[in-house]
Amino acid sequence: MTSHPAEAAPGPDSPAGPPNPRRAEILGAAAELFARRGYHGASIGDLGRAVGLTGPALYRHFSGKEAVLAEMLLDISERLLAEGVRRAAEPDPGRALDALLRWHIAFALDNPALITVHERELDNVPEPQRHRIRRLQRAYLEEWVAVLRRLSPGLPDDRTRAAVHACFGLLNSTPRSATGLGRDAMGDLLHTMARSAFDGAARLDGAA
Amino acid sequence: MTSHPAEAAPGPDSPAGPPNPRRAEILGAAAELFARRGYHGASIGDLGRAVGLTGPALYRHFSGKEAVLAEMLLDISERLLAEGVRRAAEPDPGRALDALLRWHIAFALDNPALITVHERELDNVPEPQRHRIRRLQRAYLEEWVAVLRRLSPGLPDDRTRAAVHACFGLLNSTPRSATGLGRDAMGDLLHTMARSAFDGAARLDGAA
DNA sequence: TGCCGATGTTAATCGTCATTAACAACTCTA
DNA sequence: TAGAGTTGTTAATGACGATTAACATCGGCA
Repeated sequence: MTSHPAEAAPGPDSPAGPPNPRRAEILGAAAELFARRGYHGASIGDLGRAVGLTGPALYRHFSGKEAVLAEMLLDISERLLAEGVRRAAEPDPGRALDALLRWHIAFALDNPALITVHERELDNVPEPQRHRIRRLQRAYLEEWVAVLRRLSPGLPDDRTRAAVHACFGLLNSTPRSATGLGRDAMGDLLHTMARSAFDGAARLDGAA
Repeated sequence: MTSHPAEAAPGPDSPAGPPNPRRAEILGAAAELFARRGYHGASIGDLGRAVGLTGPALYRHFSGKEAVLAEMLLDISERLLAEGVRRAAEPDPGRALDALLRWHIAFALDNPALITVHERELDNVPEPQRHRIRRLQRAYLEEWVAVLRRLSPGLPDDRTRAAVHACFGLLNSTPRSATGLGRDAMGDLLHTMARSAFDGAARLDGAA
């Protein structure tokens, strides 16, 4: 230790400062690799190679492999929640639900890798940040639950929550169905199916 | 080599002979671990420990880690397809679809770990068997597509296929929604949502 | 022009992992 | 009861992987 200011900070992980293009490039490549091969299935060397670098170069931009995943999931969760809050604010619950559906579907269609990682890899994020991400994910889900509560007041909360989980499963299936359906056709299909699924769930409640 | 019969066959992988309880036990534990931590996230030592053994003991029952996964996926795919074929044979397409839904939902609720691994880990199976498993998975999906074709003849095939994928996403979300909903309530909810989603997709076709 | 921070590279380091070797205990049976 | 097959165990073995060290390059800039 040669009496430096504070911590040497080999790889700044804070998303402050100007938007470093290298960081974004690495995050994008990492998303693809983590989605395709899983967090443990993609090595630091793989990540570096994917952006034309060697493995260790990555440590100039991130403090480690876990930090890459953490920042990725944090960013996704924040984006989903921020826009989710906006859409859920629509007064009419039916329109709010459609707005949420459009948002989530657009995100999933445009970022299949991100959605996949977001859905699968939370457990590999180290503990300080895992809770933060989990909160954001939960908050996003609660936006949906709140809208559905307004739309179908009779439905008990635990069922509503389960229905939202199931809906996410439906919408997030996009990355795994590489059909020849165009983006818009797929989006419409998912929207209709999800909306119908919710309507069906609400009807079930009344029937029971 | 000490002039043995043929191949030493350290770990017989063929599912012939009497049903070895140890093999089944290992497969069960491996399913849990692969589902929770991913194929690469679970080590041979973990698998052994989960059944009260050391890592290398596993090689008395399987030729390697990949063989465990391969047998697991093969077994799941065969079970899903066999019963799927049976249910899809029902003459009335509406009843056939409900029968398929009941089957898949029961399987997913009873074997959340298996469904998760089946959905995620095919890429880690070595090539001789991967194709076989992929064929079984495809055949299972085609059973659903065939039933839906009978039920909604107007729907174009690519849309039907995409709808089935989406439905699987919905049904397979079960392992990730650990709500307090009882097994039956959850099953009913998933059934209703999935059925409504299909009905909505069929309606969408006519509207366009 | 000569130092500095930023960004990379290659060569350790150190742990983990899958797999194999060598060796023990148990069962069955000839 | 000795030998063979079955199942386990504890030491190698050999890769690979994450991280760090030591060393270059290069663009400002005082």
